[in-house]
Amino acid sequence: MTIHLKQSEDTAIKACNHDYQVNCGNCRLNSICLPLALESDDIQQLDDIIQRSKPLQKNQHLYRESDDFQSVYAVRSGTLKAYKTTDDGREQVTGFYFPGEILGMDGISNNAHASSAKALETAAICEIPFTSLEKLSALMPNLQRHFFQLMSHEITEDQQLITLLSKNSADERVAALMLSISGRNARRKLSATQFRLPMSRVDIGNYLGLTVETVSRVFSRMQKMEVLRVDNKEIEILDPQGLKNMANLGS
Amino acid sequence: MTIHLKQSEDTAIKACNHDYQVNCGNCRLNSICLPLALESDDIQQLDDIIQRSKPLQKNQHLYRESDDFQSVYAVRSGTLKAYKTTDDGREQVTGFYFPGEILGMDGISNNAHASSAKALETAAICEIPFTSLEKLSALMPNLQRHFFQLMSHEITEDQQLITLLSKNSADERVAALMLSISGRNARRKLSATQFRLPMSRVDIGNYLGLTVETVSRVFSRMQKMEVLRVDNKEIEILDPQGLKNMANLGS
DNA sequence: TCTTCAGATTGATTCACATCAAGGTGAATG
DNA sequence: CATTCACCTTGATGTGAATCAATCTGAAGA
Repeated sequence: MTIHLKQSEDTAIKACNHDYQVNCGNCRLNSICLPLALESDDIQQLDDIIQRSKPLQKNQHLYRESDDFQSVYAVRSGTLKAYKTTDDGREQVTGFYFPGEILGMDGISNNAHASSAKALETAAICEIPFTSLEKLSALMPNLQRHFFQLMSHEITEDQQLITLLSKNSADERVAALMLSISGRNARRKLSATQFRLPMSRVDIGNYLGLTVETVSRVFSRMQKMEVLRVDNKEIEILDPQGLKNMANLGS
Repeated sequence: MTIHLKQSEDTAIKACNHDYQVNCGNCRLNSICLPLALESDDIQQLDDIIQRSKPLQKNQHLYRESDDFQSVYAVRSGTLKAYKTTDDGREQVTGFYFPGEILGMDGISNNAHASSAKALETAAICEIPFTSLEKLSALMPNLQRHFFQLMSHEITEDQQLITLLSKNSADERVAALMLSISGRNARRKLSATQFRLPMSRVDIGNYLGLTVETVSRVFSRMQKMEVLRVDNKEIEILDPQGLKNMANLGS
C-alpha cells in the first residue's frame, strides 16, 4: 500500500480547510507554481489578487466549456482533468492537472473557456483573476515573462501529445503517460516510482486515444514484463529504464 | 487552373522584394495579424521593432529545433510548416502557417525553439524580437492582451488537433484540414472554395497521423463522391456542406 | 527530346487496435 | 449481510489504416 505517499498532500488539503491564511509566500508549491519567478514583495502583490475558496469535491466542475472566461487557476492539491465535448457528444480529455500546475489558459483566446475542468478527487484551487494578472504582469516583467512561459509550455506539452497520438503505439503511449506522471511527482518531491493514479482507465484511454480495454491490456502486459506493478490505481515502477525503452521517446 | 487565385499574394511577395518600406500600417494583413488590436500610433511603435529581411526560399529554415529563441515571426506571404524531430529521427508536422499567422511561440518556454520551421514555398517573414515585444507589451495593454490571446489560440488549435487525431477517421481528418485551410483563406479574402495546397501529401499525412497512401485514397474517395475536385495540389471544394458532414465536427 | 526523380496513385495483404461479449472486483448502500 | 453499480480485466472477432509493391505523372535537367 502506498497510502503514506499521499499523506503530505492530504495534510495540505486539511491545512487549507482549517486555515484560509494559506498564501503564496508560505505555499509548499511556490517554487514550481506561478510565484516561481518573483521576489518576496512581488509575491505578496500576486498573493493579494489570488482567491482561495473551499475545495472542490470529486466530480465537481471548476469551469465548463463556453463559460465566460474570468480567471486562470492553480491547483493547490488534488487533480483535475480538462476535456472538450465534441459536437456528437463524445468527450476528449485534453489534460490532467496536478498540484502546482496552471489551467484555464485556453479560455483567454475567446473570452470563453474552450474546455471543461472537473476534479478527479477533492481539490483545492487558487483562482487568479485574469484582468488583475494582466495588470500585474504589465508592472512585473518577471511575472509577464513567466506567464508567457507557462502558456508556451502548455503549447509544447500539447505538441508532445500530438506526436504521441500520431506516431506511437498503445504501449508507448501508456508508458509515456506513466513517465510523465512520475516526473511530475518528482517535481513535487513525491515518489517517482510509487503513486496512485487519480484518473480512471477510461480517462487514460480517452486522453491517449485508446479504448479502456487496450489500456487495461497494456497494463497487464507491462506487469507481465515486470516493468510495472499495477494494483488497480496503485502503480509501482519496477524498471524505470525498461519503461523508458518502452516509451521509445528520449533514449 | 486557379493560378489567378494566388495572384494577390504573389504580387505581395514582389512588392516586398522591391519595396522594403512595407510596414504594419500599410500591410494588407494588419487586420488579422499582430497589429489587430492597436491604434495607429501604437502600430507605429510595434512597427519599429519588427525586422523584415529578404524572403525565405522554398525549403529554407526560419529556425531549427533547439536554436536559441530570440523572436517570434509573422508570415507576410507564402506558407511554412513547423515540425519536431522525434528521437528516433522521424518527423512530426505540428502546424502549417499562412500569411497573417504567428509562429515560434513554442520557444518561449525554454528559451529554445521546440520545433523547426521551414518554408513550403517562397515566404516573406516579419521577425518580432521577443524582448522588445515583451517591453512593448508591458506598455500597451492591448498588445499584451492580444499576444496572450494569440498564444491561447495556439493552445486551442493544438487541442483541436489532439481531438482530431484521437477521435476521427482518416476521411474526417482530411476533410477537417481542407475546411481549416478554406477558412483561413476566407479570412484573408481569398477564395474559400478554390486554392492550391502548399504542402505535399507526405506533409498532410504526417500532420494528420496518416500515411501518404491513405491521404491519397481519401482524396480519391472525396473526388468520387463529388465533394472535392482534386488536381494534384489544386483543390476545388464542390460541396461545402458535404465536406462539413464528412468532417463530422460542427454540424 | 530523352532521362531522371520526387511525388502521387492504386492494389493486395497484414496487423494493431476497436468492438463485442462475458466475467470479475470492491466500495457504497439499504 | 446481501445487493448494486461503477470500474476493470480478459477473450474472441472484426476492421480501418499501415505496409508492401507496382505503376504513373510531371517538372527539372542533360
